[in-house]
Amino acid sequence: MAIRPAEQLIHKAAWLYYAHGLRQDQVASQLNISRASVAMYLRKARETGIVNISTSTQLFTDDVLARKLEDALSLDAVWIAPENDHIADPSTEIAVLAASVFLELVKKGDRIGVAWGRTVYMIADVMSYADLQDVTVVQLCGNLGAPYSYRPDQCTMEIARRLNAKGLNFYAPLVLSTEELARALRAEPVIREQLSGVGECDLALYSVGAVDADSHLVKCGALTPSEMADLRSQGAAGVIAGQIIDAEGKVLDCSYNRRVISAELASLRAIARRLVVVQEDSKFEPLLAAIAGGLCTHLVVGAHMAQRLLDHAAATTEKAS
Amino acid sequence: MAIRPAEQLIHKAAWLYYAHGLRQDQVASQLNISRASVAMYLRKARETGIVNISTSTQLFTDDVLARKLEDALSLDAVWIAPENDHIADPSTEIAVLAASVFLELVKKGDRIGVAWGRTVYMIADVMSYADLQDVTVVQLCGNLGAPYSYRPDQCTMEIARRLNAKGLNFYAPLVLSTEELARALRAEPVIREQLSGVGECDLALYSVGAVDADSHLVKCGALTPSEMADLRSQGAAGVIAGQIIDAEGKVLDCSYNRRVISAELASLRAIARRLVVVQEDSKFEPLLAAIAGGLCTHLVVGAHMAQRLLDHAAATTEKAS
DNA sequence: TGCCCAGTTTGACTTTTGTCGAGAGCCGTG
DNA sequence: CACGGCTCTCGACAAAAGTCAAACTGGGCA
Repeated sequence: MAIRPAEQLIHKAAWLYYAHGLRQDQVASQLNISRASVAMYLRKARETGIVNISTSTQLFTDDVLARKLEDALSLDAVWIAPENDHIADPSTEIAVLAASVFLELVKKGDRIGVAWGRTVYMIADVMSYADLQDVTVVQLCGNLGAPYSYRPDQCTMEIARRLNAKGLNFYAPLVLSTEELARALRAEPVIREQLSGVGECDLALYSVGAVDADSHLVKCGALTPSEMADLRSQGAAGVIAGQIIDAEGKVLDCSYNRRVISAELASLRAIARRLVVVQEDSKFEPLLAAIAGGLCTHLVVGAHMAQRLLDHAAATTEKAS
Repeated sequence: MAIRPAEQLIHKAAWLYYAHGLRQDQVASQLNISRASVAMYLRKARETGIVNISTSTQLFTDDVLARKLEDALSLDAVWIAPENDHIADPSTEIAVLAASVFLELVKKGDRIGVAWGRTVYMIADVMSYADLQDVTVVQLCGNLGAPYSYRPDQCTMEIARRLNAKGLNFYAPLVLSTEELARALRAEPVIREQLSGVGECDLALYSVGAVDADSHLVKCGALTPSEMADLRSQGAAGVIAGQIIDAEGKVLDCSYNRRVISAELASLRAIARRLVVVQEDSKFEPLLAAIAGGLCTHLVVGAHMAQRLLDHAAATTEKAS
């Protein structure tokens, strides 16, 4: 298969069409191929990230509400997806926005940490292709053997594929049965290296999980519903990168957390840009916990959630004064 | 004039069309306007940089020749515009390529130094619009009062306009009649501040001028043809940001240079990324001088010039060994 | 108030682009 | 060497996007 010349042709066609502004038939005659082929090449060029079409996400930060939230929660940037209008599906809208924001935040040479969850996978799924060079996508937490399509390694790989980047997977279970085994595994050079490399990331992408029976941790069998309920009564407020955090965003002191293989929260906080995306309104408390714990610098949420966050912040400062 | 809502609409239309992949008629019915308006909004969105369409310039660096040149001249990156094919106009091709490369090198928050010349203006002219935030474009050298459209301030302003960036102009003449006056003007706070700010740039864009009667310096009246010939016999090899350099890329010790108001070469060398673009084959010696003087880290040239550079480099190392 | 201007918006028309099935070239294989 | 299976390519048609003159809007001004 002549893959090289094809790639070359795609590139040339894309260059003539997009950079020089020629019409498809002009490109076709330049390259001595049919116009139909040109159309096909251009589609491939878009699909492989040889050409990049991106729209500014300014609109969603320009919102007054977004500005207020940035101030109130001292975040670096907030994007708010509208929900009021006759938008077909607000959670898709959030994912599409998050994907654009993510691509805007990525720079060449970056090292990107990616966690796991339905939200992250949805973002990967709608993310457009790009041709970043020297980008590495690293997996932030161990795997779950569940048959879900949004396993940690899949999220990492899919995003790496879209960006044409190197994916650094990490094949350890997310949760082990004993604390001892987890300790031993964490001490393994392969694992330790990966985990300590997390702090060197330039950008992180994750969502936050709820502490209830619907949580992935329960669905994937890492915890039983009753264990989850127990954790909740012990102060669990949310899940970040597979770890349970309390309302202050600190790792909850519990057996489960000690059995988890994942990036430490301190490492996450060492990452300059931490993009948190939340789709479900029900994740209000978990998100508050993540923000309290300084695990979020950039936030993408729906309008409704944004309003709740702002109301909460206002109420808190009022009480304090 | 309702400029805000219009901008908002353009943004929304662009978002629905490019990010969500809706068709124009679907966008039109979502926004309750006619499809024709949508088409118009989308054009505006492209023109103002709300949407960005960029094609990877990989193809032009992937060339073996480009790699060899990078090694031979120890440059960070080289792009070579093909000239062999039935390309309409090689110099336009170089300008289009340079504009793409330039946009690829710019990052948010950058401070960009721009010099002046026909080449730089041509690049500005074909550059697509972008919506970079926090970018500042600064003028690297004083002005010439000539009626050319590619005056230093025009080059700066045009590029700033295209990027939606802040343009920092600098209203001093490029050349003064006495050395004394030049010294005095350079000591002026406004000027001194600007000149010392050059070293803080992250990216510079310039071409290199030839030392002959066709030079802009002659055409704009800064030097007479005979003065130019004199300088040439004194060792002048090229012109960078309005200053005459010798074959080693050092400022030539001459009255003219002492009368010029421009960024010092040392400041230029302090800029991390220095993009030099050369269109004319006749500028071989000036370009060699600029490279020798370390004034170039990123280079865009035509295929013919690239070959000459490589041949020259090979001959030089051969002689040396 | 009424008029005019500059900038929008629209419907109708033209041009450009996307797509699909048919056909052509190109292997490895039986 | 003929045979599927494969991808790539093309022509023709359908769909989508671009364009333009005419109608419309709303604000400034006599």
